[in-house]
Amino acid sequence: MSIDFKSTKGIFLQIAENICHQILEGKLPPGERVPSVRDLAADFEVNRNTVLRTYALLDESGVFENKRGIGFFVSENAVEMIRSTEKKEFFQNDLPEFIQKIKLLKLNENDLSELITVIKTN
Amino acid sequence: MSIDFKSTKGIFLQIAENICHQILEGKLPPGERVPSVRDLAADFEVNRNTVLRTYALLDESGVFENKRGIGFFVSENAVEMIRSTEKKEFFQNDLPEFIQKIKLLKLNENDLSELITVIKTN
Amino acid sequence: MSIDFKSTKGIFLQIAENICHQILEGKLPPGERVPSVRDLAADFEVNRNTVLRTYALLDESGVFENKRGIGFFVSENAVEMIRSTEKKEFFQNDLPEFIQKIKLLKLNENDLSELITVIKTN
Amino acid sequence: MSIDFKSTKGIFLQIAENICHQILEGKLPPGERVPSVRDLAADFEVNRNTVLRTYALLDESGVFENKRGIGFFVSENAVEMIRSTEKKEFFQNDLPEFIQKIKLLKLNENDLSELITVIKTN
DNA sequence: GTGGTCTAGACCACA
DNA sequence: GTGGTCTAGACCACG
Repeated sequence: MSIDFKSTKGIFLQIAENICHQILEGKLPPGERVPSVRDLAADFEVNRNTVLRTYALLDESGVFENKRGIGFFVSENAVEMIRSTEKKEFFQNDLPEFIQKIKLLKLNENDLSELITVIKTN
Repeated sequence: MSIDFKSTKGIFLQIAENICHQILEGKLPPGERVPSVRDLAADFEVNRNTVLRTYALLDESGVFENKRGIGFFVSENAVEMIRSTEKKEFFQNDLPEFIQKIKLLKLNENDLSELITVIKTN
Repeated sequence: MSIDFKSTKGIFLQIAENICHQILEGKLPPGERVPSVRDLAADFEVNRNTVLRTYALLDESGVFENKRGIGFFVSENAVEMIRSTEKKEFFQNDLPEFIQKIKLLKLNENDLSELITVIKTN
Repeated sequence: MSIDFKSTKGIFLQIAENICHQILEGKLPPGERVPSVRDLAADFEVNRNTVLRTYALLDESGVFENKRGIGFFVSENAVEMIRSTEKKEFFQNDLPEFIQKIKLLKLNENDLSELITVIKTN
């Protein structure tokens, strides 16, 4: 997974999502040390400060833990932290927006039932 | 519907949506002259340049028509244009994104059925 | 009130404290616009990014509100936000540390009662 | 007492405090040889350089004595040194800071009396 | 080696 | 004009 430098979404956020996905997929197990800021910056061909910002974000959101002078580690309950955060965002932001769009579109019965089928089968 | 100055969504876009919804609801019928930039800016407590940008956007996308020296008017086929545009965007962009989010969240049965109930009842 | 560039405490934190004190003293009333990032940076003879970091911090802690393209404003409940935050920090961090120090010092009765007198009269 | 790797306080300082407390409690009596850097580092699961830095600090401040080629020993007057140093620091730095914080917080009567109760009962 | 802060300067979208 | 992001490079304390 690589970075889209043209996206409107900040690079540091893309990296954060990237890392969170890796944690959810088990590629970065809880307790494991993550690459140093400098190394990951080199990997992504990105500035050190950008990665640092990502790490600081994940640190204060409880996904990472920071051991002084050693580095960042995936916190033990990282998976739950990510899941709960994403779930909250989904039900508070994404779902309401989605529903409002549906309302404004005034979809007919057919469209609506088709839509639900699509959601169910995915 | 008012404007959220804290949102990440541009204010000129929020105003555009607002106007489109008014057109769809018949408050701004096709052919009608649109409020002046100055008035609308005062209504929304917003900079005139911001409204100007909204009008330029709607003009460019065919929702408005600019009669030189007179002002902006709602184009005759504005309703269809908005509807078709929104529908296309919805099924091409919003829905796929929404479904991917659901996938990534790995919602359980309960969450999913609740989600569908919410969609149906709205 | 000026900045101590030699302090171990980050400059952006010193600026944050400075602003919070101004709010508590009523010099920056709720609803008022704060100086632009650029202006305050010039005032403190500090880099723009440093002030930006301060403002972002105060924004996400609810002391500031950010109106797009216009600037930062003191939020309506800024005073309570600051007070509650400081109080929480005091009782959770400072007070326990202080008590532990007293314990380890094994102060005698005289010292302790004198200490309390000092606290009371201040 | 264990080490908080997330604290902003340097680990070598935390270890120094730990050792001083052991001396005050008599677990490390004056004249006794101090554990080897290697052993202590293993105990605390910490880098040897970190312990080395702690020992250097305690040596410099007179709590330890370094017998060349043998190792570090708790100095004969270590207890008094620690006590006097800590007492001086407490009344010159910690207490004034603590009082200033209370002033800035503008605690009400309830909070203040609760605070004093907590101090007394500890 | 690690993270943390700061600077100077560029570029962007938005009002 | 506003804030927001990113870069490059410096300096620091800590392990």
